[in-house]
Amino acid sequence: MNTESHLRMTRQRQVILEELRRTCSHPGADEIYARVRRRLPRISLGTIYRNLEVLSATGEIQKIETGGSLKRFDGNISPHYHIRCLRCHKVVDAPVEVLPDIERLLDGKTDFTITGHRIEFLGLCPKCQAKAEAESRYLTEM
Amino acid sequence: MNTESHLRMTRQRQVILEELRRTCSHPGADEIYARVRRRLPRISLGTIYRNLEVLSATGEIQKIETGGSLKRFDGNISPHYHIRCLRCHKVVDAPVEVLPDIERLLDGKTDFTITGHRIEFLGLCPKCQAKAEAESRYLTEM
DNA sequence: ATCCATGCAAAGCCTTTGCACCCGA
DNA sequence: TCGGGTGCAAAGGCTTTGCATGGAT
Repeated sequence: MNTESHLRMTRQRQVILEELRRTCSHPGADEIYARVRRRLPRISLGTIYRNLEVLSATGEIQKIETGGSLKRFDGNISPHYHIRCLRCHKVVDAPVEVLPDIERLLDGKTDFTITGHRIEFLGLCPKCQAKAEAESRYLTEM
Repeated sequence: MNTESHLRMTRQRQVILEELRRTCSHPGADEIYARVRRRLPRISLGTIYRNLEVLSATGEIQKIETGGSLKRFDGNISPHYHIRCLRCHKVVDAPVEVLPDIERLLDGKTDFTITGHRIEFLGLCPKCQAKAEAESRYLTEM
């Protein structure tokens, strides 16, 4: 994070990074904890949080500040958008090209210095969609 | 929220709604609490949270699930985007038209049922921009 | 040897919830 | 009246932090 950082690549940090790159499920700290613990049973949750912070500060992973209260992390640092299920809060990558020019829409219209943007599509994942339909059928029958 | 809801407009709910519509600062529950308390000193934080939930469920206000851990609320329910300061977490409305067609980019490309989207521009507000410049000057001088 | 990182546990922040009483429709 | 709403306080979920010890460079 600093100009001259003296970060160490500890085993814990290494494994967290590996596990994060090995999944595409955009896990929260708790899930990362569970995964990493299979390989490093003595690791602590605090270490998970501290490293997620460090790794996202150095740009090795991406912090997805999505809607829900849970912070999620992504081992894929290439710019991309997400789709979030409004019901189960699952997050998947959006199969859409990024829109680099979108930030120009703000040119001369704000006194903020714009450095980036995020797009999140909202909807229902297939499973939740099915559940929602079942429920509405149930309601109409009554 | 339900098909047949029997919601009451209590004084508390009324005042929360009014205060939310009177500001454009996208306040969190704590700030709303402070504002409302000036008019209803005996109101409880729990009531604030419960009503923010009810009001956003009925669509009378908007819950802004922005990056930070704090949930923010917006009395302006017309669709619009936001700009968030990465440093002080302030949120302002983005002076940009909404892009209704953007969701079509996903047509046939996902098995999610898309119902909406959010765009959040990220950057630095003028104040934080100034601070950041001062800091970088300080660092280069060394 | 240095000093960043870890494990553990306590504390913190924001939010939700149980319960008895209250009040709007 | 009566079922939703309120105040209060306790509990909850997730995250951060203090401290002594450990380990990467």
